[in-house]
Amino acid sequence: MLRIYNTLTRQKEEFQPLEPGVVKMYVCGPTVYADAHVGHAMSALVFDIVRRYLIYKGYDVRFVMNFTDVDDKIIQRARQSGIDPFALAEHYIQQFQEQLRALNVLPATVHPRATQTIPQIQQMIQGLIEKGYAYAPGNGDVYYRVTRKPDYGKLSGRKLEEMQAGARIEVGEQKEHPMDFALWKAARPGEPAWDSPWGKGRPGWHIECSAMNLAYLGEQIDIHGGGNDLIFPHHENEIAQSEAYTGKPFVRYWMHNGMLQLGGEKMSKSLGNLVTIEEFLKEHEGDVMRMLVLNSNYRAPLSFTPEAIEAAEKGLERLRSALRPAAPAAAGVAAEVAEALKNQAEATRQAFEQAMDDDFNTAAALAALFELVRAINTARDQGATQEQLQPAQEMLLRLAGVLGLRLEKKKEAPDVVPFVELLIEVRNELRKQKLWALSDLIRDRLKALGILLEDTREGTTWRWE
RNA sequence: GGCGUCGUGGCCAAGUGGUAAGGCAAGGGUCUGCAAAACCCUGACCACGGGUUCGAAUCCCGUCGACGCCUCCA
Repeated sequence: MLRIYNTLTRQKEEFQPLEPGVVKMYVCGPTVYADAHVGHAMSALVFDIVRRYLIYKGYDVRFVMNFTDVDDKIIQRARQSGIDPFALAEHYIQQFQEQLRALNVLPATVHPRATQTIPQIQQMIQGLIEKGYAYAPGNGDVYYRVTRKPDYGKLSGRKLEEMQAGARIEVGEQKEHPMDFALWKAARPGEPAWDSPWGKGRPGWHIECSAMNLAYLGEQIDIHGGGNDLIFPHHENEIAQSEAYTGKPFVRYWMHNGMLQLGGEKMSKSLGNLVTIEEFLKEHEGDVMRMLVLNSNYRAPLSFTPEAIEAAEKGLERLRSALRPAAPAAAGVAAEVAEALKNQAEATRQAFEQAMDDDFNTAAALAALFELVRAINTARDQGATQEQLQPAQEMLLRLAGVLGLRLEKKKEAPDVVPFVELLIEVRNELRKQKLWALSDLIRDRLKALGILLEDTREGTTWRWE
């Protein structure tokens, strides 16, 4: 039984989708006006892992992740660099999607964009006005009326009376209440704009997510995810809009990931303490970032430090060590030993599921995998044959795959394999004759080419670095 | 100021009433021509102070500290 921590109720709840066997899931994507940073990667990875586990559990997962491709910052940025705002957004969307692929994040079922959802957004705004939840004061803006719904603030645990101190009204706004927020923004000259019943303008940030949910998943969804910095006001406002419009509970399980911490602070565009995904991937493979995420609780802050990255990299290599083949001359182990390894693989599967069922406890799931790694390596050391190792290795590969780890490195230059094996054969002849200098030369030169030789009692093995 | 999360070995980090998973690093050992890898062994009484309990890292109160949100933000 899967249990998920629900931000709305602040407790773990049994997961029960609206429709048996189907999960409707929406995750807030980035506003595309700059290079995405590793914090965005963390969020994408967290919900990719959630999604993969739900698939593993047998659910048909409809996964929607939006791109906010029109807003103040995009317009501002485009103006500064003299680029068309749509071209700017398109550039960063392409870049982000490429990076998600590098991180082995499954592509969303749909990647909607605000600019492609304008009719639905307008329809929703119109509906909210008709129901009295929104108003157009006549300056071209349309605002949501927060005082109309008594449960406004239920997600973030706030009350309107307590929030007013921080609220602000900008010049030109005509709000009834300081906390009212824009559903539609009147266009200023030169800005991207769409015709609407309220004049030329563009959608506010919050309404696009409500409209996309409605358009692509329906009135009610199972899981809504995002960073915990979106709880207020973004998700609070989404709930207000959607529930006011449909009259139904919007989301069953609200999931929020913790913030990635750099130097003790949240990594964010506004603070400027950034490591972009591009920079990270230049130094490390995508699975390293994933290991970093897996090793900690998704709801807690993630320490992004050189030491943690190093540990993630080594841990990944350790997982891979279990997939190395049996020694060339392995004699095999007793049937009971092989059987015990098989049982261990099964026990690992159970421990893995138990951990993941408990609100996606990936750190505990990883621990289970490491136990299996040790068992496999021990069996290999004892002389297990490839056939004897196989079942446990397959289990490891399968469960790691559920976490989105790719363990198996791509086969580099398969053409060279016979030549490497030839060199090993020759080198072993040299070793028999105790010609150590020549043997070591071959090993060193191969290492320089990225090929590691390891001499064991049962023969010499090799692998790519 | 308000709301919320958190403080576990050198680092990352599970556990949330019955005497502390896992990874990284470190030290020792096995194997080995050497190297590498793998394997084995070694380490914390859980921020601090009270309280509840037969028993608490785990529940309650307080103190200190960190972080997030309250304005755009994954």
